[in-house]
Amino acid sequence: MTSDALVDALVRNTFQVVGVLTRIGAERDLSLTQLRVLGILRDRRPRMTELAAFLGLDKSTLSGLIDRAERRGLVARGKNPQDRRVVDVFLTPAGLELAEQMYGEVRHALTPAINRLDPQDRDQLVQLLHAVMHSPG
Amino acid sequence: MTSDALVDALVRNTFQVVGVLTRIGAERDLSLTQLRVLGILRDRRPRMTELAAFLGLDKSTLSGLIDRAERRGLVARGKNPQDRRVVDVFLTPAGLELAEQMYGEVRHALTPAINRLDPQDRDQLVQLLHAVMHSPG
DNA sequence: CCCCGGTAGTTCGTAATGCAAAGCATGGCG
DNA sequence: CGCCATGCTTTGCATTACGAACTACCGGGG
Repeated sequence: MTSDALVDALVRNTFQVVGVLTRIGAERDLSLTQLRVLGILRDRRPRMTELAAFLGLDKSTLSGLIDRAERRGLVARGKNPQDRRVVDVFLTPAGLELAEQMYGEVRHALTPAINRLDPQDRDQLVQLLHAVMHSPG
Repeated sequence: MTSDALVDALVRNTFQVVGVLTRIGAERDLSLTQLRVLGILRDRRPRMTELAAFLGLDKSTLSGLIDRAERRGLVARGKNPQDRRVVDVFLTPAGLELAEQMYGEVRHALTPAINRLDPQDRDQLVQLLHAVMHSPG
């Protein structure tokens, strides 16, 4: 069955990339989740609940996560004047710099793999991944 | 830059699939790592150290992981007659059944995504993923 | 205006994950 | 036999994650 081979390939690819991300995070003492938080916050300023939903985590998990990142000066909590219950989260300058830096490393780590494809195959792969991914179920 | 788009797509794809796997594992009280262990052991009988290396985890982490899986009757430890220091790990029948069952669910969960591609695009995607993945660095 | 249910986050208790360092048993070499 | 290397386990610690209980705030109805 073709779709079995595709499922296998997707799962293998997933753990491969997870390995790269985990390693790069670990070099900065960041878990996969923390790294993902930084990645998400690069271009967003969500409230706690939104971020939790995005990550698929419980609100209570996020409190601790943001606590630790805040203690390290990577993110900050902001009060929302419209509704004083909500807490907005955003990157500090240090957090933004770290995020960009790690993104560069991810890019660097994946470059040898990517270079195995010629440019038109890269475009093709981007297209196929977009087709497969968007709104999964 | 095309490769930026590809890096983004690979990372997004990764977290998407991780989400699916995590959810399916959680329904059976299995972490992503435990699920991965079951997946790996479907067609292998490695020693502890091999499995740890495969997962990118410390040996000591694996002891606990296998302890818990063994307590639940999913895996077993076997003695290696050639070298009595070595511990081989393998699935019990229950573990194998669970692994196959979850693989089916993963397949099922990814089917709507996969069906968004026509068969020739699926083959193409499998080929591209294989090209990108194999021996990454 | 005040009460009241609902929403946003935090706190607390617990289990699992992961690492590093130390320990135990076995293997293999001189 | 002595000794070091290897394979795994144990122990101590921080992080991750969940659920339940708690606090603070919002908005509507009486």
